[in-house]
Amino acid sequence: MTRTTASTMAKPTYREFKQLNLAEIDQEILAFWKERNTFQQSIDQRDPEHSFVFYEGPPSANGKPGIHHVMARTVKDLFCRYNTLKGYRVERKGGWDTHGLPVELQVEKELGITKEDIGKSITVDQYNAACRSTVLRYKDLWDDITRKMGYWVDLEHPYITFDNHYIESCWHLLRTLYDKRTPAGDSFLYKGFTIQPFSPAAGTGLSSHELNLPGCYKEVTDISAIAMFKVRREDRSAFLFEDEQEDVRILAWTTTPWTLPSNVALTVGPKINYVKVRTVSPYTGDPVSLVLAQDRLSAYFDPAGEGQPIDAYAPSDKILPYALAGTWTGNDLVGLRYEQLLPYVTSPDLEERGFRVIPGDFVTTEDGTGVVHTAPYFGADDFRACVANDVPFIGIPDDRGVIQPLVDRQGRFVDEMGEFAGMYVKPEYYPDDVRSQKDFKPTDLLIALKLKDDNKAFKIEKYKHNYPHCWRTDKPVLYYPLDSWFIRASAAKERMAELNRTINWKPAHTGTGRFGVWLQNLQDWNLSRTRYWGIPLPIWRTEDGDLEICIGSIEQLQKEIDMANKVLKLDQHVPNDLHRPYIDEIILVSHDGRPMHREADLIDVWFDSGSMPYAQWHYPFENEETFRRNYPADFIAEGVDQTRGWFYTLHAIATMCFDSVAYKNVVSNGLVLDKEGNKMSKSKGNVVDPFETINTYGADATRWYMMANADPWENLKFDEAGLLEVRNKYFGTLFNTYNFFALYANLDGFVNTSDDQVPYADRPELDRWILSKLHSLVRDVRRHFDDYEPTKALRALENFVDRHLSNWYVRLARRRFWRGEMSEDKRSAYQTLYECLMVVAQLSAPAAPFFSDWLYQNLTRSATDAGQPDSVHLTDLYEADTQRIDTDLETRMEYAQRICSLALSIRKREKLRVRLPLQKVMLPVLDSSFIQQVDGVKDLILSEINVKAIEYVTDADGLLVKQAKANFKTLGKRLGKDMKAAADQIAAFSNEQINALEANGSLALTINGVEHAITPEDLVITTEDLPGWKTASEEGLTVALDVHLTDELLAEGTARDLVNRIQNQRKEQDFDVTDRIRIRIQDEDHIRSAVAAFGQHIQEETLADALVVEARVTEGIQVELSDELTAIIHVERV
RNA sequence: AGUCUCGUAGCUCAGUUGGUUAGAGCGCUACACUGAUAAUGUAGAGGUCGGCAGUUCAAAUCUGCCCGAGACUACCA
Repeated sequence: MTRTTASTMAKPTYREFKQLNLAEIDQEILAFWKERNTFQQSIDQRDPEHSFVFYEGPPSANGKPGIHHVMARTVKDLFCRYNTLKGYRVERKGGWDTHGLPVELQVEKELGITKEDIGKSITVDQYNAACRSTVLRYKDLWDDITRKMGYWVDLEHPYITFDNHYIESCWHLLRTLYDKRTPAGDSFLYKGFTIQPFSPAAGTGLSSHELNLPGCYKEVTDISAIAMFKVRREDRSAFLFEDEQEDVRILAWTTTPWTLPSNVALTVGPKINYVKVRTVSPYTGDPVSLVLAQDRLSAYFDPAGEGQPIDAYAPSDKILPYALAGTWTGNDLVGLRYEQLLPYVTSPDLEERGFRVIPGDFVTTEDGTGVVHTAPYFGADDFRACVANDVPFIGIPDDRGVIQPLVDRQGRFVDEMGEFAGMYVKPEYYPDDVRSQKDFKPTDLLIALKLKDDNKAFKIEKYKHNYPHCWRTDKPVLYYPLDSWFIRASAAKERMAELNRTINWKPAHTGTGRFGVWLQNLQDWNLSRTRYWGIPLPIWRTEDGDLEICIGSIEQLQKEIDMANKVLKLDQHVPNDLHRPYIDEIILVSHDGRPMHREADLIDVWFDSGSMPYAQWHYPFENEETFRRNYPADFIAEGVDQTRGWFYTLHAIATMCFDSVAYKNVVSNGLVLDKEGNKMSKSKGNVVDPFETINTYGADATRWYMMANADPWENLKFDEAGLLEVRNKYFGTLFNTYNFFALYANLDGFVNTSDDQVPYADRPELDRWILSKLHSLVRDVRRHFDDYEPTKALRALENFVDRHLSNWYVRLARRRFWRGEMSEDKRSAYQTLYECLMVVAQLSAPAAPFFSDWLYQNLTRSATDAGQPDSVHLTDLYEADTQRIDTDLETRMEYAQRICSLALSIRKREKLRVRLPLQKVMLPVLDSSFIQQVDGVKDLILSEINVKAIEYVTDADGLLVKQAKANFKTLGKRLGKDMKAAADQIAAFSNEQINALEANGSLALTINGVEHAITPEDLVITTEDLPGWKTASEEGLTVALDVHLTDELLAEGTARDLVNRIQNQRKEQDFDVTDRIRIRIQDEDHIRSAVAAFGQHIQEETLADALVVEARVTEGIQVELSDELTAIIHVERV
């Protein structure tokens, strides 16, 4: 045997490795990418007009990156790399989100200040400077994780939301909205007020985010009151009254009695049934008729009281006497007017249009009375209901005639509130020393007591419920009307829903469900934030608010400043920094010559990030062409928590400003939890450090695990054991397969080139099979990636590498690599395995960019066809060659695998080791194509299970015992109820009946007197075990082994055992794979017969120049050949 | 509180338009195999498919209610 060995070659073509070290591979490939500028190349080599557009949702760099960022960014990177391979130009501009509350909070914490200090102990200027310096604090850490995890994104030229250019683009969008009109002529950017959470103690409004901070909702005990609202007697209400004296009142419940003086309406559910009961007022005993929801009656009236005489009641009695006196729907009650409950403040307008019953969908009968006391300034639902029903607000008009609430911004009743004037509406707002006084009574209680005294209370009691508190002052929040600037998103909601239906959501239910429902109930977007560090609202107004201007560009600002300078005799310039406080100092002028000041608000940071498609390019002031090519996005991805965040703001701005979607495909990934399924949090100490994980297991194992373990939109229970499994199972197997290839390719001097490929048709069955599987894999993986189904794609790859490539192809083809000299068969094996490795490297590249590139480079670097790219990420994705997908062949091989598996299980059961050859295997045949199929893979089966021959057993042999089972799928539809009886009959079919059915193609079955025609398709036929044989079967396939042993078979078995033990010796003694040896074996009967018959074979297999059997081999080693047999062997190098 | 998602072996997950023995990997036990060896094969143990009811000849799969987990939205008076 002549063979070029590694030692005689100058340099092996393919690198070989001792063991897999993914972290080391990361380093090697990172250095390579850096040196060759591979990322940039992968973009530059593609045509700008053939682009796949990706938007990076900007992270905030004032916090450290966590493992969940690795998750989100793996999804992003994967599809960007995949589409790059497909030939698209995928530009990936990075970005930083720099504004917002978390930044302010962190600064305040570090400086030890609160909002109250701003403008006092610290200037806005200093405060904002502190914010600016902190927002990119962890940029280095972020850059580092980005690089280490292999996330390709352009961090050299990121967009930054605090940048003047970025702000200018946002201003342009705001101006666009300001100019845009609804059909009714309303602007899309307007000032209005809504009911918002407000903390009087802190003097500031709170965002919903602040309200969702942990611990904000606390269980508190408040005083609740059911008030009795006296119905006015007039034509409209006549139906409620039975006689002149009747006192009819509507019951309404509240947990905030302090809002009762502000009551202007009672809201009922239009479809809810209401009853009138004649009863008494519990506190006074006066007769009264009460209206409440029928469903709530039993909550307040004990049935024992029904029909009891009313005049017998005394105020201390437990049971109220009552009598039902009519039922109406809410609709019937709508329009009824009632007397104001606590008439401190009123107006002619209110008397005219207020104090009446209105309808509302939000009313339920779960608690209360089914009637909602409605105070528009102190409840969002109340406010909407009043606006919708044209009920005026109650309050005191200010200088400009705007009606102000009866509670001021400190949380106190206004002066007009009589004996309540100046009282805080919540006890917590009083100083502690006041509250701790003995006779202190909360305002709620005082109001309740007044109602009681006035005979306006039905019931007063304590009530426990959850109520939001200000996270800063720990005092209860008030819902309070606040001025705000709004984007009229509700006017575009139909169009948003329409465009949303064209977006491909992953998973789909996020788009149709969570996002779709959200769009249906869309409210206007509250843009205002009363803060310091953010994009200033570019609107200037005169003091009375009559005239205003919205600035849409620096150029326009310059012009307006010039004009103001001229008219107002000022010397102002466009500030170098568009943030507060500089922008606040700018005074513009109205066309009638009055000064205009900037509205003090900043805009919601979500507007910043939703503007990124435009602002990242400073559109429309620059880069118009770049913008056009990069809009809208083909693909974005973020966590599912962004559904109402970034996903929404992108969509809203695109719809309103451009009548377009902002993205066509969107993947929302789930949360990363710890392995128990708990949320990761610093306080629990279960946070996974992404740097540590990547250093230990490598970036690829981390990425692969996250994508393959479960769909990315499911929550991931992050478990390190899973990383280890991925490392061993996928990368380990692939590594072994490559190393195997490299070892023998180097020995044989094999180099893969495109010009001497063995023609496909000439390749052996096994090669054509794995190639068929490979091209099926290409097709499947492409389809899954195209569908944004990374998990399915990766699992297909895992299945291929593990089951097909490693455990079948390489195992069966192994001998072809190490036996003999280079031949066409051998070359075919090398080329086939090479192709598999190359394609797998490429298909894995989007998910595992490091290992894949390493594998690709090992396969190509020193032995490459000219012009081959130097990185897998610069290649063009393979197309599935459908010519090579041979489903017949795949079926054949599946037969082979299953037959082998069954045969091996018989060997195991019968304790017949695989090295012991057997005479034959028998296969019962049920259809003719079976023989043809199995014959195609006959040799593989025989060698794999070490059997000499296959014998097919057909009907004609008279050995087959068939068993029929009903095919429920075909029969069930036709037979319905008779199915069970039919199944029983079919199961009892004899061989003859089955054969008759097969011969005639039909059979009549009588069930319950009805005849049904049965065809062969209606049966599933299997064979029972062959009598007298050792058999195994599963799912219609039966295998029988001839276990009869001859001397020759035994000798051959022993010979094989000897080969194996000798090979083990070679290995233990560290012989080179090509070393020649000399063997001596101690004489025994079984040894002698084995060597006599198979000595030649043993020598060939073990590269032995000599094989001698001696009476005594003293220096030999004793080895066990089987349970009974041993041998003493000595092996030495020649 | 509402909306949505999820609940299948000890763990992580598959399970097609409903079809009769509910699968895989990991882990565990036993035995093999190995010139790829931190692998691999075979066999075994391990399931009231969250619970209850319904539709159907037939339900892990469809419907309703309930329980549990999570996310989002929430002052429902």
